Amino acid sequence: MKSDLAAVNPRKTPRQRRSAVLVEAIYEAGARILETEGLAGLNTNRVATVAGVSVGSLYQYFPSKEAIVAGLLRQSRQDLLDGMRQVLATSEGETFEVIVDRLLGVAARGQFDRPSLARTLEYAEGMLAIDQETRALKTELAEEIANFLAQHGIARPLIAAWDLISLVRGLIDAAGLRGETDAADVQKRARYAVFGYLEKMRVAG
Amino acid sequence: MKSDLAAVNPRKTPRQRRSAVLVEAIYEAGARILETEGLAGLNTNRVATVAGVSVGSLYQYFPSKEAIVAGLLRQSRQDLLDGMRQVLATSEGETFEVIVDRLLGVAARGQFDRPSLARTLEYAEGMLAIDQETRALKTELAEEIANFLAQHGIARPLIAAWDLISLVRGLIDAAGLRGETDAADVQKRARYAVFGYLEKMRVAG
DNA sequence: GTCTATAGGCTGATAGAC
DNA sequence: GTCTATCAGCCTATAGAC
Repeated sequence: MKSDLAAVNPRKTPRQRRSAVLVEAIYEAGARILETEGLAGLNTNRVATVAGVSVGSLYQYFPSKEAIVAGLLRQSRQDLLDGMRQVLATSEGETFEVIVDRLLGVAARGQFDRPSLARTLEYAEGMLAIDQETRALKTELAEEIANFLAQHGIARPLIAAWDLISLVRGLIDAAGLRGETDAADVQKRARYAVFGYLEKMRVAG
Repeated sequence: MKSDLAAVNPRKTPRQRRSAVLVEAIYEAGARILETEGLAGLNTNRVATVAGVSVGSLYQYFPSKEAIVAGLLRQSRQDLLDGMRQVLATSEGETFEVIVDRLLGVAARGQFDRPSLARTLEYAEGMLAIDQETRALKTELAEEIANFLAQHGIARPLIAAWDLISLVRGLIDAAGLRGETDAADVQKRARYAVFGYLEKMRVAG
């Protein structure tokens, strides 16, 4: 069962409005539980209760509890990827520094308001059977950034992309968990590390 | 039970050699399970089996499964703190750059050989009822580093210490999980980010 | 001190009523 | 489509034999 990858995806995409509301309620309930109690605290009964639906209804749209977590992870990754692509697509004529800063802003916004959720989802990937499609989003993101870095003369662009993603995530997430609220200040500090890294990576690998 | 803080510490510190071996076997079994299957895969029966002891014996030294995880977390934090303190205590006459690099080396060594374990332990802190003493080790580490940074003219030293710890952890951990094996190369890249951050923090906060 | 056996509780998932 | 009720399995922790 744990290796049955078909069982970790949402069962069906609801086209009825009522169903869409139900799925949305389940996702939000799942997110809140992950935020406050972590992966271990998430079980189908609790999700259903918090969402205000019954377990039976939940199982009509999610074949397993893993599917709820996988869906949340996919959403958050897709949002981040879309945001980054939009920045890169509308960066005609901007300087390298400005673009990097805008990318940083997208990453910071996605991570900083719900750091506990972001951290749990990230951790969940390693522990759950996540579908290939959701996993691929992570790679797509890195490649998108690597491509951008390569165009601006950064050595070993894919490695650099991975490094920057994980470094920024670590810094922002920790700040959020410590209770910092000034997103602009955190972003500024992340910028220090990012540009320091990039300057060195521009000359030598 | 979850809020019973007394239940997350090892039950007694064994002075008999046989007992010490048993406790050590349980810790190593727990570490291996956390590494391969994460927090959810760790249960007392499995730990006991892998350690080659019975559940009954396990419960003589650990009042709960959380106590095993908490013990592992404490060990890893204590090792890191000890390593850092030793570097700082033997850094007479060294340049700032050399000391930072040696600190980085200590952090890298502790994190890079078992990145999956390190990540799971870190995640576990937020989800488990960890005793105050173990939690305090994290603060002690940050303060130790902050004190060092302050002596060398870094602005907002405590914030900077937290940032550097989380940034380095994120970068090294991700590299390890991706399967990178060249620790020196990873450390070099971490150095780029760290010094870039510190240069900017030296002049303005 | 170490074991086996088991109790008691909780969870994932389903069946069947409405 | 949504619900309640329930079963079978797994887990923590303990009791009692040796």
